Amino acid sequence: MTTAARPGGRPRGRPRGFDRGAALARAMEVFWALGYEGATMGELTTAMGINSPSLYAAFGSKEELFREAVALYDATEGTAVTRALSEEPTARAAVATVLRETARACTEPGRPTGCMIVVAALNCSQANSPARDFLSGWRREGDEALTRRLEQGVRDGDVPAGTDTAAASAFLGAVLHGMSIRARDGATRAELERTAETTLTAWDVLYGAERP
Amino acid sequence: MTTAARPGGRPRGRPRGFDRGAALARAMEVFWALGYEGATMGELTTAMGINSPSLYAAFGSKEELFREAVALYDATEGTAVTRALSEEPTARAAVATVLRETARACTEPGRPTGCMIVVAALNCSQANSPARDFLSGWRREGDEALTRRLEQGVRDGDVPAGTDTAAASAFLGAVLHGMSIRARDGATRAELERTAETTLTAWDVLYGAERP
DNA sequence: TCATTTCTGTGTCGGTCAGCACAGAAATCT
DNA sequence: AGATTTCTGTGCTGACCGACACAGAAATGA
Repeated sequence: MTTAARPGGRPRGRPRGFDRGAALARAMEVFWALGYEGATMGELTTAMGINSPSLYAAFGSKEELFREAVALYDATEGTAVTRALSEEPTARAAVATVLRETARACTEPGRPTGCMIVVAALNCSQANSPARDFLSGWRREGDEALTRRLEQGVRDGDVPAGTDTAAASAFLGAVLHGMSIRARDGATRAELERTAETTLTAWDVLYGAERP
Repeated sequence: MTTAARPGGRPRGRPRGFDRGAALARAMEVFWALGYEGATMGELTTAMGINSPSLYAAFGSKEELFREAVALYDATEGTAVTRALSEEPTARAAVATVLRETARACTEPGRPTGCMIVVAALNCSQANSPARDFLSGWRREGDEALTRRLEQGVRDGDVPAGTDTAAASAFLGAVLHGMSIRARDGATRAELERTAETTLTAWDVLYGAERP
């Protein structure tokens, strides 16, 4: 983001010869498929259709590009999950949508398997630990958002009072994170959907099915 | 393993100046902590207390060393889980031990967090995909061992007839895999133990608590 | 004793990594 | 038009990667 679009006129010098957003989307897919370390600059520039200096001019560095790619992932692939937490009327409905949507998103045909925020930088050298910690932070924020939604359910009365929301969120988080690994290992969508439904059944008996 | 110990005598040439098993144990810890790609030859040789040519003479290559390290991990850190599947009297007891032992092993003080078989080679470049596929195979074998134990439970009558053992195993596997990621993210032993107990409670209501 | 075998330490190999220097190209501003 | 600004393509750089050549050291066998 070196040049800001000025109101009422194009930027000064030679215009960029590629679509920054489209290139970022390609970079996201490469990082998603290969991980932060596994994606080389050569693979990124090839997929993005640009040369290395253009990438550095537009995005700063490999790590900054990765951070933007993760944000784009959250804003596109992660919308259904994010919206479920804010829009579903009950905690149970939110959990159901999150589980089912995760099963779907982790096994979308023609796309990399597993959630990018889980699988893109789990193990890496110390030199790249910032990228790993960055994704770890996103996972923790997801946990906290889920916990907040469960606490809201307690306040709303659709989750039993006295429920250990942190423990419930940790349990659900473990299932959700595990689904990504299993998707990477080749689990089918049907298997992940069964796991989602199993977890939902467990939810009903652990934290009370909602009574319509 | 270039020289075989001959019966009734030492091997011919200059004896190895280091303990092969001890060096392998150090290598296992490095791979466990940093992952296959994240661990460099320099970090490995430093931890093992040997120079690069000695490593290659004794283990063949980085990848062969990794395979031996994973086997050692399974034979040491994984024994409690493996034994639970063969020795516990009921499927429920086996599942309980596997869950609790995983929570413990993933948060052992002074050791890398998470299960090595889950976290050591999830995302890597195509060049190192053999290592990733190798670990994926170990995970699938773990799944199958768990599924067989549940099927045994059905035959023994301590798991309800008609139980979808594959689905139950996939659900448990997702929890177990997810626990490793959460351990890597800094989850405490107490949190993982709570997740294990939550999962066990779910097991009881999903597949029937055993009646003593 | 001395040839043979095997391991160790130094040094280095080709390959690849992320990142950038530099000059030319393409736009706007005066 | 000419100056200025910004982007693009070629090609390179130092660092690091896994792996190994080579000679010397340390053991055994004859």
